[in-house]
Amino acid sequence: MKLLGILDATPIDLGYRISFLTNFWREPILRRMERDIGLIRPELTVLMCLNFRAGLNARDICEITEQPSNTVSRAVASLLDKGMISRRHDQEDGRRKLLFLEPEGKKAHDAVMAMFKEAEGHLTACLSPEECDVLQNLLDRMARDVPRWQKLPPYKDEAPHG
Amino acid sequence: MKLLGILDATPIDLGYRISFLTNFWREPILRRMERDIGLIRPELTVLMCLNFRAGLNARDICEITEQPSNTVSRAVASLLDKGMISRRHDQEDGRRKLLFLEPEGKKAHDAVMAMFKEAEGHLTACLSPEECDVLQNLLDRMARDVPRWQKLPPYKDEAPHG
DNA sequence: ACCATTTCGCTCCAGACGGAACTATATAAT
DNA sequence: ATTATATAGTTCCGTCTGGAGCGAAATGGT
Repeated sequence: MKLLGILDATPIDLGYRISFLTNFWREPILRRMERDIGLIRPELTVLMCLNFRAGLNARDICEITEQPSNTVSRAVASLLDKGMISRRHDQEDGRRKLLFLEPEGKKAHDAVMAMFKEAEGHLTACLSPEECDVLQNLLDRMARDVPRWQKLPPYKDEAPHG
Repeated sequence: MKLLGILDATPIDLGYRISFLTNFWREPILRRMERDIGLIRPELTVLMCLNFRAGLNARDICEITEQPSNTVSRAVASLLDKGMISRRHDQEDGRRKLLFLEPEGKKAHDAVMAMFKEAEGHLTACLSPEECDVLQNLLDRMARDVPRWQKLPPYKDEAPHG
């Protein structure tokens, strides 16, 4: 008996399936990443942000990823220790420390992304190319709609009047 | 700047969007559940399993959810302590302890499901009913295909020959 | 009957995580 | 100039989590 049986029973049709797929698609890769490459999730998050845009500071990464600052701080310290990123002070604001991806970090990032890419191939193998396009369009619209409802219940309580 | 910017840059189009939606749809609800109802994730998992089928034992729940046995064991102990589930020995196998949902547990389960249902409304608000149907069909096929690739790389290394 | 093996559930331990408090720097108000 | 406030980043502390290993109970072989 497997978790799949619950798919037919849940009243949360779409959300449950999306969570289910994340559980089985992403989480095992993250555990493997930790075991084989020695990176934990917040470290990967930092690498992905810096791969996307160089020269971010820790606060930027907190806002981008909505992670707490201590988690990002620990990840940055660990990546610096491993030589995967570098850091220099911002001349315009002495509090800020700008972060940059180093070759070793880029290499680790790309290795993890290759695992995810291979895994994504499995995930979509049961779909036709046209279905993949349809799915991506729908998911993309849903993703871009997230900020609209993040401040509504049940995520946040009713805003005070006025 | 938000995580959304990375959506355009990632080569993992579908997987990234699915993970992204899970992050912002499910995780805040789980944190709120912990804060308001006092349940943590493995406890909810156990409640969901027992709501799906009464009389499972801890090992069944491990296999259904693919969680480690210590995590399930702790969740069961905590739920027993809270009076949300009950337990009796299996007469046919003295090692097994069969688990049952109690009214208090059903109540907590339903309260959490109501939060998820409300949140799912936000998630799908940008889709037409027809698009929801299409999406559910695609996600359902992907979910049911998971067992096929769970034993392939990069999830498991190449099986030994023979 | 006896012993080896398997299975169920639990505990120990180390690591990861988030909330809150803290230090250091920058900005605003008077 | 001085003081209050805000922001960047770190550290402390308690909790959650998974891996490994444990004892108890069942099963299989001889």
